[in-house]
Amino acid sequence: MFPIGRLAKATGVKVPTIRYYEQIGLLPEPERTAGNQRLYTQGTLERLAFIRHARDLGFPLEAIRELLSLSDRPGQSCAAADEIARRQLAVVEARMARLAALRDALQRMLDHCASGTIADCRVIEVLGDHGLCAHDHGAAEAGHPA
Amino acid sequence: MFPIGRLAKATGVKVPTIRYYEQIGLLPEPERTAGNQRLYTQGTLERLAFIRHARDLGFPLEAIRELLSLSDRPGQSCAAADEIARRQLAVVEARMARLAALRDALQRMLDHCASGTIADCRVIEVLGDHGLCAHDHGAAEAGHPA
DNA sequence: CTTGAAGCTCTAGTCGCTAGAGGAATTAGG
DNA sequence: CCTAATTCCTCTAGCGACTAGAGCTTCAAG
Repeated sequence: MFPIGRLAKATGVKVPTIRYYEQIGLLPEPERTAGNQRLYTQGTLERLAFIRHARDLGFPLEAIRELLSLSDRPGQSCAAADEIARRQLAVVEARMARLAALRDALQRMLDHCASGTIADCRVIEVLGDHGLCAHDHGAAEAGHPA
Repeated sequence: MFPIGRLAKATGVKVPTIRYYEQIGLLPEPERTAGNQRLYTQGTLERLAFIRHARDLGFPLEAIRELLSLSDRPGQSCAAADEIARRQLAVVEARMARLAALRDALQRMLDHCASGTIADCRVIEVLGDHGLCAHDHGAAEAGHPA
């Protein structure tokens, strides 16, 4: 039985994130000390490590919720878990393809940059002119910092 | 002079998004009709097309804001714009490397899936066991739907 | 002149956290 | 046993980049 800080250190998940996971029901409400502080067990540590690994692999929390509920019923078929992982793989591959296109477009912009004034700047030019870009009208692969 | 719907159709940017861009100062406040409806010019259309292209290339709005302010001063050096694009390229490449690692980990999980019961499921197993994963402790490349 | 599409403002929700305020509890050292 | 430092608590608000919906007004076509 250890407090939240030790759990955080052991799993590499930050303290507020652990509380957030509890709030959204990914982690069970733990026991408390007389002074209302959370006390965790080894079981919860393992559950959180599972979540952490899955997050590292890019699974959204909803998929992790599903995987956890599967792993709580160990006698059943593996097919559902397999399917979730397969879907995640597809997501990752799609995102990679999209990024490869972006990288190439950026590289082309930079390759041809005259390093002169803004008026001749390929970067600005490509972004401003409809005809010069690769013109992929899928969803933007943007946002979301490291 | 045309209304917001036509601007949306012409650029492929949704109507609420256009209003949002105005709200955060990426687009200027347009003229209005007597009945308070927005009226846009060709200039704004081009500005919005620029934003759209840059978003498609994954530039965050703050970088776009900077690029726009650069392109408003066409006599200056291209170096700053070049630098922004270079940074974006680095971001994209880092993200790709991260995704490649995820893809490989997912692929390995699936390759070895016994297709049996949950108890033997490689997917669950890998996520639960610290020792089995590739153990890259960078930030998660997660979230963010298409 | 009526109807239906398109416009308006405003608020709240999405995802997965992160940051901060303002306080209470625990723990290590003296 | 007491103090000081650290950790913990709850709560609210914010990030980026939108998206959705309520409830209303204005415009264009027939």
